[in-house]
Amino acid sequence: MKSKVATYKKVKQLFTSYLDSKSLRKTPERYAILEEIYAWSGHFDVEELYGNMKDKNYRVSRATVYNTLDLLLACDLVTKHRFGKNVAQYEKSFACKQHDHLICTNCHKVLEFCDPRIQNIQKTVGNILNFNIFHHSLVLYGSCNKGNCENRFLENQ
Amino acid sequence: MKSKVATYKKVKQLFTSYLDSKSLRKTPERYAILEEIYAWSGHFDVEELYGNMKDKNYRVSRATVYNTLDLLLACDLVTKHRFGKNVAQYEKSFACKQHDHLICTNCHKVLEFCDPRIQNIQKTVGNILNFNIFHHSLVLYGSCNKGNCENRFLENQ
DNA sequence: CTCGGTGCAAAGCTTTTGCATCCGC
DNA sequence: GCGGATGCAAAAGCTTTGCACCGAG
Repeated sequence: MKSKVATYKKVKQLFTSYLDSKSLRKTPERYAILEEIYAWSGHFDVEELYGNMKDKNYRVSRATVYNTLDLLLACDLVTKHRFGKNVAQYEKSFACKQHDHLICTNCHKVLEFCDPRIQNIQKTVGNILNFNIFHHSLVLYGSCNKGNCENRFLENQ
Repeated sequence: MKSKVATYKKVKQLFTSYLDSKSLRKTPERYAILEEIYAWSGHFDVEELYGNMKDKNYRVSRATVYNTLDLLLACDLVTKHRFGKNVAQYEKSFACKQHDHLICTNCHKVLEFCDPRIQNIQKTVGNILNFNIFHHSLVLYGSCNKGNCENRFLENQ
């Protein structure tokens, strides 16, 4: 298994290539945000990321966070989710197994799962409707059994 | 095929049962909003619905629209989507074939499709993770081929 | 040196809330 | 008549924008 450091190094390279290819500047803020995101496990929203960097006395603005997230989305190093709530949730996406989400509508717990059959659906639908499909988002909604669901779990476990 | 009038009659009954079961009041505003939604084809957002009712000189407030949409979501007469954008999109869901969405990331066209295999995935994942799964949302992202994609299509066709 | 990027604060938009009024039950 | 529901407007949240300054190329 890759170490966190090795992963970050690779991710940084990918980001650099992307910035080069678009003639965008390689600013320290952009790399700091990337590093912060890859040190994070699970989902986060902009406010969490921003707050976390502020706590470390890193001088960034929300505007830059949003700007950088857009860049990272464009080069597929980050994924954006709009689950039920009004805040967008983000997640690093390099070296993470492609997965989908299962949400408990009672306690809002978020679980992840993989099912290779989704790829087949993607392929079929793309062929029939004449689309090149790049990615997908599947969210299942239900309730977890066995009662402990009454308790509030961390949302982004 | 069911007529629009027959469908609305049935939907109204369902809504009435729901309101009764929860001891909620059967106000004219609630039925007016329900009727407006079932007269709509395709997706809509709150502003469109609200604007449409205002145009007809129907006296409703945004607050009531949001409140009623929550009720309709709770009794599964309406579905809510959070595609890419920051506005929530809604859609009537009774007497509509269960379907999922395919979005062109270039022109933002939204297509609908059905694939029964999703039910199998839902069942498997529910079993493995011990969840009762009620519903799902699958969105595929890609680009439509053959160029006409350059043009802007209506988003909620 | 240039001009893209940043920080900050203000503005924009969607959604929620507080409160007086209204009306379904 | 009581208490839930409504309309209105103000507030709250998330995200975007304007502008002066900074610093990567």
